[in-house]
Amino acid sequence: MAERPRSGGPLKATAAGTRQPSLTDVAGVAGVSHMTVSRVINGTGPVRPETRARVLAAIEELGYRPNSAARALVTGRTGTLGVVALESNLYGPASTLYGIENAAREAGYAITISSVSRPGRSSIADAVENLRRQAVEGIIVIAPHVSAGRALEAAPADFPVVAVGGGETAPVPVISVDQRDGARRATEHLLALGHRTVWHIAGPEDWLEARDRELGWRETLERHGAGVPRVIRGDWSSRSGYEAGRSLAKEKDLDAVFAGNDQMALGLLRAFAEAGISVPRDVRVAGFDDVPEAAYFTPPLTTVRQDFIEVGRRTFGLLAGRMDGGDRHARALVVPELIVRESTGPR
Amino acid sequence: MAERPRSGGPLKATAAGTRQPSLTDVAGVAGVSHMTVSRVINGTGPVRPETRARVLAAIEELGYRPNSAARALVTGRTGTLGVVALESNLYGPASTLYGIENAAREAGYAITISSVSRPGRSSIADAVENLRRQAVEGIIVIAPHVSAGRALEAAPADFPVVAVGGGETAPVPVISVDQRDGARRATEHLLALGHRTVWHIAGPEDWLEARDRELGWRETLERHGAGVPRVIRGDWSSRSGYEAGRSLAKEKDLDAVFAGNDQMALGLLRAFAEAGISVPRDVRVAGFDDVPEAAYFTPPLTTVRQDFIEVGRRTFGLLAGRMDGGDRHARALVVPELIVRESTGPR
DNA sequence: CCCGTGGGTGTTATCGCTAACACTAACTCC
DNA sequence: GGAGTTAGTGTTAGCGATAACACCCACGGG
Repeated sequence: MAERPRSGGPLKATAAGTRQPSLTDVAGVAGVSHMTVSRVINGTGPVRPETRARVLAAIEELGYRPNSAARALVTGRTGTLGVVALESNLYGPASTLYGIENAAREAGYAITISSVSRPGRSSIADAVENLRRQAVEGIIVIAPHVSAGRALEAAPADFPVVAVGGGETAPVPVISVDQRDGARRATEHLLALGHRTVWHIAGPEDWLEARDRELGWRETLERHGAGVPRVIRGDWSSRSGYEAGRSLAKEKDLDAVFAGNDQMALGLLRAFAEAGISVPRDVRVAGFDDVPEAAYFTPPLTTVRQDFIEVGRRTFGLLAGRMDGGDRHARALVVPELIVRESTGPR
Repeated sequence: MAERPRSGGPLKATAAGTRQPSLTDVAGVAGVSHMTVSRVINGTGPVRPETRARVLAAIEELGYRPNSAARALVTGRTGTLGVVALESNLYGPASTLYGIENAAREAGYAITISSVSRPGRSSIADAVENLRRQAVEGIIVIAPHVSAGRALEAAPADFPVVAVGGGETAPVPVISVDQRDGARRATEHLLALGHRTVWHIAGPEDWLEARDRELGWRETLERHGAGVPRVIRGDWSSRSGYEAGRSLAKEKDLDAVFAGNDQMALGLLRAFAEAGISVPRDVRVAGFDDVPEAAYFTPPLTTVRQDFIEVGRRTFGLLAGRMDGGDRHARALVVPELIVRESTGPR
């Protein structure tokens, strides 16, 4: 048996009490220097095929796995990116996360997440600091809040941070879905059906997406010379949509409602059903997001589709560009698509 | 200005081109040795309050951040756990992930995720290997598939891996929700309403949860001497529930249906609505999961609630125990709860 | 008064890896 | 045939932290 050049003995003990093999251990078994092993592993520098084979066999035999900490220490690269995610099951953020993870993995990066239950300036700053202590090479902030934007305004210039869906005024690259345009599409669609105006259930005031959707809705009404009803505000949940629906059900001139997201639209549909209001016969309803269930609501929901996987992919791309020294003011916009279903169908 | 003892110069360059300060840099500024700085940071060993203050000031001044790679190299601990997650927006897995992340963060661990788009023996093994290369200290596999269980059978004994919701025969600690019991509750509830039998829309055959729910349903029917209708199989999606509903709508003796999850129940409700079947008047329907929207379906859905945040928390606990040398065969079971709503209400 | 003890601090070795360079042998080129 | 090249390999010096031990000093007890 090859002898270990090191003093050996169980130092870094795993549960089983044995030290993980190191480059030097592999080198000993293969009868080469540790540098040759390193070259085989990283494909740097030339190695004779027969030497390589011996090294690979030794690696296999010992079950060698490179020590990423040692590698990171010397190269200064950890191969890890951080994602600050909102701790919620909202369809959008969760999908975006997977899009990012996918793109990152393909590019050889791992993803560390740090979740934030209630977004705020300091909680996001904490999460970012938390990730930086993990020595991530770059950070993506998925926290589409106004407060997130404010937190990002203090983003360090010498560290790559990008934002998705928020922080439009912050000095970081931002990728977002064109919420205003999506809202415009939904609203115009409803107006085109002949309704005098369109009501809106907005999302929480501190969400940029909510603001932009509301803005797009309002602009469109104004451009078409339609009256702008008072805004009803929800919190994205079906429950809040339901409550909005109960209050809307009392309005007499109710023709069309554009809900800020699909969950609220669902609550709305529920409230209308209970109030004996038929959709689309009495009132037409549209949502936003196109969650996979939207096609099976009662009735199937007209909504605005956002391609979150694409958003995730492009977010990673933006971060990669920024890590390469790219512009801090890069912007990317994903255009949403209107999906028409029965909730705005013929009467 | 204090002089850097090191040769200095920009080595590990950030985007701005400056080297991150090291312990030695801080020591130079504070006029102490690097060891004293280390002691201040880690709270190991005694330090005079006045020295500590100088060190803290230097840390602040330089914006020093400990190098986690160097620390990991020498301590052998990375403070990171890996989670193998299914790349899906299914409500359960996503919620579980947040529960885990929360508990882990409180315990001082970071979470690295590796997602798997289509679970299978090798893809899970790949993800695990991927995480081990990241030097995580333990791994949680959220992949409630039969194949995941098989992948875990090869789990190394000397490395802490725990599974959530699957791999019951594997030599790893497992935490799961008692699916059979949940299915029993739903089925008994429907039977108690006086129906001769209950139909079932099962989830995909390779999901353990689907198997267990089906088993719980079947057992309950048999125990009550009810006939067992043929099983209709979906894929958890609303679309598949819809298709199941279309085929079920043709059955003449249809009284009650227990859907394998809430999404499929939604599709089912949709198909019944289209077929002119009224729920609960003509048919009663129950689901599984209690997604936040279930209360706003048309009609509101009776379903079985799983506390996924709790599952996440307990999963972390199980991993922590295992990393402490705990048993490989630990098991934990979370009991679900039946939530009764209108879909099984009075006629 | 000397020794032991513990507070407070510094020195040195080491973790496992890659970068940089050194070296040998064979081969090409004029 | 001497001077590059290039393939193939080894040696050495760090990366930035903690561990282990050494050291000095003040203080208390016998």
